[in-house]
Amino acid sequence: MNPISPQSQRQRRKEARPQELLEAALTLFVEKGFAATRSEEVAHAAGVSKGTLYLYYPSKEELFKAVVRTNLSALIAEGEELVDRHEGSTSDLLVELVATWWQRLGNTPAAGIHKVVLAEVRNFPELAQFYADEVIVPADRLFSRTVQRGVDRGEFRALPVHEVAHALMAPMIFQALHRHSFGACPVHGLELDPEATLRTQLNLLLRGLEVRP
Amino acid sequence: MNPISPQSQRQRRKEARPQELLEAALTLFVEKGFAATRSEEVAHAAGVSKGTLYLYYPSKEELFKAVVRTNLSALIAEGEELVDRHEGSTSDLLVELVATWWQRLGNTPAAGIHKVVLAEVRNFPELAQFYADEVIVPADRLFSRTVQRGVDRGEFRALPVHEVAHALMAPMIFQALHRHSFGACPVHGLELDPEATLRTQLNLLLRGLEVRP
Amino acid sequence: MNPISPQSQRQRRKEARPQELLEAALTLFVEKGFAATRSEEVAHAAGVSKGTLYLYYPSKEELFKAVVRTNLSALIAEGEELVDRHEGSTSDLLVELVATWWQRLGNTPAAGIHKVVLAEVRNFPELAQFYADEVIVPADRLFSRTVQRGVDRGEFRALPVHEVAHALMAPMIFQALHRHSFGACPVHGLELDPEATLRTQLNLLLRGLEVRP
Amino acid sequence: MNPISPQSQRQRRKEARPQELLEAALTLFVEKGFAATRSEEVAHAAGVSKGTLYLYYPSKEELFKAVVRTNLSALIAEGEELVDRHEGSTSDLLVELVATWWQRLGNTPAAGIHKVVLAEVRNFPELAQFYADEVIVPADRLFSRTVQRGVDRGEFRALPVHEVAHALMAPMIFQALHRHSFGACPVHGLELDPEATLRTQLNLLLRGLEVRP
DNA sequence: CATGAATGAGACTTCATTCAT
DNA sequence: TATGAATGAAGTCTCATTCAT
Repeated sequence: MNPISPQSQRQRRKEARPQELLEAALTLFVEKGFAATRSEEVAHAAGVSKGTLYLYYPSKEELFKAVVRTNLSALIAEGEELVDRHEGSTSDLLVELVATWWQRLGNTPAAGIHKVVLAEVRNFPELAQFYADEVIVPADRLFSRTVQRGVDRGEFRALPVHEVAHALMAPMIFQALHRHSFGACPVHGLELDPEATLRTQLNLLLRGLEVRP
Repeated sequence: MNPISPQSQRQRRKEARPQELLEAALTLFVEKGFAATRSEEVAHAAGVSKGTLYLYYPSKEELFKAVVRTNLSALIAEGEELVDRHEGSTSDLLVELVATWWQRLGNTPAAGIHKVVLAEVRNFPELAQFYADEVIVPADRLFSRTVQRGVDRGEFRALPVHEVAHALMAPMIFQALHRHSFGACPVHGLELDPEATLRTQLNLLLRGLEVRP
Repeated sequence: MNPISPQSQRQRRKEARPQELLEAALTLFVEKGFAATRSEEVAHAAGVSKGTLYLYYPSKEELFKAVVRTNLSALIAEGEELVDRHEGSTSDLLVELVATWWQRLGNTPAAGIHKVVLAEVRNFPELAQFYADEVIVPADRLFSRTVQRGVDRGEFRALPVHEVAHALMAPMIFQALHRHSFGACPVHGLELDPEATLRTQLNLLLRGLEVRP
Repeated sequence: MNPISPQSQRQRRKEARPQELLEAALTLFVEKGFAATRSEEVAHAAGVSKGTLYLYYPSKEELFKAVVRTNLSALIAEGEELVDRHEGSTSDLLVELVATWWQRLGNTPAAGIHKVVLAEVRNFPELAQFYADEVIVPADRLFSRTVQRGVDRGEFRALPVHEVAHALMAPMIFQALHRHSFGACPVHGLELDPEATLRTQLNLLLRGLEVRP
């Protein structure tokens, strides 16, 4: 309670450990992939020793799963709120939804998780179900619900909502993947502005989706 | 002396080996990733021993590069031809182009290469440039050229061509990534028909792209 | 807190390890040569596991270089001191110098290093320069200086000093080589007393070198 | 019998094979050592395939032993003849003996054999006895006999003959070792003229050996 | 006899994990 | 709790040797 009590610093460190380890792990897994990241590097980046890592996570595999869980589980709820609150056109809502997610996720290392999960999911069977339940299905539900709102309000054509929802999320995910793979390499040949590309893609889709006057 | 005498078994094997090894490597790299695939597994899957693999490829890394080269570099040329030959509307051309690629690539394990490259490119700087030169830039050029054709013929709106090209390829790549990651896991919750989804995405985009009458 | 409290076992081992490993490596390299000595044997002989060796030396090659450095670089200095201190005849000085070196080196496994270096130097260009700088050139300088002393004092004939220095060291090196090759094999036919042989050779050379009365 | 018969070329090749293989092996073993020389390199250097090598020698180890046997067994006899024929002073005889051997051996790759044997003899127990019987003991006998001749004729002092013989051979062997180890490395610091050094050493020894007038 | 594709034991090295301190 | 020295299973790659042609 006393913020300047002598042991508060250590106490706080101790409580912050798991979070610090997860952050270090996130950065390294995204940068180098699961296999190429050494446990010791993670520990070192979190400012602790190799042994300490194993006090919090029983294996590198469990650490990886914890990274995935921690970073993605909180995200969906925010989107839900945004959709519930919105009052204007559904196109505007979708633009705002994508912009918000991109800001909250696309610009953070968490966006790189998708890359790592994509690469490793076949080696971690449990992770697949978790990721589907926790990330893919809720995100799909959120976007589908929004598309349905547009259809119900007569703004959008009556197309298969799941497929359309999928189409609307894809550009964002695609951009996130790129940013943490080719985008991180000093390669010459293809430089596109991510935000502009994302906007173009979304505008195209929305225009294709809208009922023509 | 007899020109149709059967080649010796040894001889025939020697010529077939690289192809057999590349196929085994492709399957395993796509399934498990680069790091998680052991050299010996590849050799075994190709029906040879560990040592034999190294008679044909000097390292696992070079084997991987050979897989990329063999499977992707030939595809671009076919697309170029298709575009050169086409005479009808540009929307039809794009639909055909995507359909052809999806058939030639999306339905084969080769589509999984992108997943592996995505995952490994930051540990493999040399590959990044190679992949950009050999795959990304040519594909971008092909689609950009096609979009420009549509603009020139008054079919499409005058939007930034590279970004539009990117948008048109993205659904296909996205689908390929999905197929070889989550799509390959026995997970319940999200089953979409790939071809239908791809068609929906492309139609949305083309409709958004077209000049309205 | 107690300055004479026993250091922890772990701690003490950590400090002793490099020395233990170097000793094991010296013995095995001399006995079997560089290539025929397995890393694991060295580790085992030092009472640790394979992995531990690599905590202290990054490769077998570096271990070998460390063996050379540790065992030979300190010897030259002692000789220098001896020469600086000596006051009697130069013949006596040379006899003492050889006797001291033989005692310090010839009777220890370290004398076998020269054999291993001889055998490996052409596969190990870096070592060649190191060994020349660290061992051969200083030893040559020391003996040359001593011979020159004898010439300056009118004890020795004025012959090319480097060649004479070489001649004076050769018997010792030769003996060291023999001891760790043929001398270590249970072979019948040629048994000579090393010390006596060395003395005879040196006496012959000195007598040939001295100015005749 | 017909020197231009069509098959003589192949015939000669076939008969020459073992010799060609031994020569290639000698060169490579001396250059790189036993372990670092690959069987295939030897075969290639001899102009045959890997398999052919094994038609003539059942293993790399046996090839190595054959190299040693072939190159050294013939040498002693020549020296014996020289000693038997000589009529002048024993010092002159020794100078000639060393000069002849150096010319016949020191300037050829065969001198490098001693280096390889030195390095490997402890890993090839049979070789030790062979080498002692075939090379060391005969050479010692030859030199001892010659020294004894000098003593008998009142030219040399009555010192232990074996030790003196040893002293007289050492410079030559030493020089041979150097030539094929450090001498073959582009190292700066110690360049001596081999022949001059050898002469200096021998002259010193002979002068030390001679009865003073 | 000759070839060279194929083998697989074995070497070096790495690194996730354990555990004495 | 925290440390980091130690372990040893496992992975990549090499190369002596074999054997079908």
